[in-house]
Amino acid sequence: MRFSKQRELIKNIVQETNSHPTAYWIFNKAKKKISNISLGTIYRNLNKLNKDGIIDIFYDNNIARYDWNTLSHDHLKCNKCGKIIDVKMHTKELQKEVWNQYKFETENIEITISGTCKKHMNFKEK
Amino acid sequence: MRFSKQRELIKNIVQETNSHPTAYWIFNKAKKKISNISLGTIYRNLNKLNKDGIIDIFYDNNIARYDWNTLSHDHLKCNKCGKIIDVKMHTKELQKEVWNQYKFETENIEITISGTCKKHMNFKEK
DNA sequence: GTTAATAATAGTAATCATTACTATTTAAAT
DNA sequence: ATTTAAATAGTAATGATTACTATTATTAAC
Repeated sequence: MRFSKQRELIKNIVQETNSHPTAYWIFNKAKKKISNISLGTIYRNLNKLNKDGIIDIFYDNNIARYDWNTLSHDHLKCNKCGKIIDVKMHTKELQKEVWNQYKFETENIEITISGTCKKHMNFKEK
Repeated sequence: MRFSKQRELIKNIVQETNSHPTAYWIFNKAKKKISNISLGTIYRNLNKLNKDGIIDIFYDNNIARYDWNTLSHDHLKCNKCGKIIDVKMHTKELQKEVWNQYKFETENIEITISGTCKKHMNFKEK
């Protein structure tokens, strides 16, 4: 893969945030450095970086989010504030169970837990 | 909610398949009974049925799939054939763990496991 | 059973996320 | 420096979904 300053920038933007950004967020961030960068370039490079195992893609409902963390992990999503938090809830055990019960060969496991984060909980009692 | 034969048909189509259909699949199935039914009607009613807790929505990458099974469950998705199989891999324990570790109040848990189903595995040795 | 009110529909246009296309630019090998 | 092909910007196209609007159909009241 040939060097390009656009790809380098996009990689850095993804790697410097924990916010699980969308392509559009990355696009706006990138425009501050390369004002005429195009959205197609963002998508093309995000897909390329993903195929090379440099970043992760996952889907939050119907929209793609990008993640510097390429190790298998899980997500807590707060329905109040939309924040997505990285957690590690599953172990190798789960993969074994899936094999034993269903003879299914696991490639990827992702647990998505939606609910309310502690910041946005409504405490009924004082 | 007022009766409509379109909604009734859509509900029945979802409830009579295990294929986790997309809106478009349901649309084509529905056209066989009501030839001029419109795609907007499909979406409007799928969303309505979901809000009333009659059917489930989940996202397979960036596309919505509909499920008669409204009990919390998980999915195995074969990357070879695309088939999605309902499984139950998580227990109430996971919810407790999430609370204990992160003080996060769970509303919904979904585990998505992608890989290869036994039908489409390539056995290296005979 | 007729009437009135309004929810639901068909058909179409609009939106949003993403991909495809194309002429031009640019990295890098010779 | 020249050449070659990968990458880009800009734009058009696509696919999934939602919004809009005039018409139709369900249901409640008479």
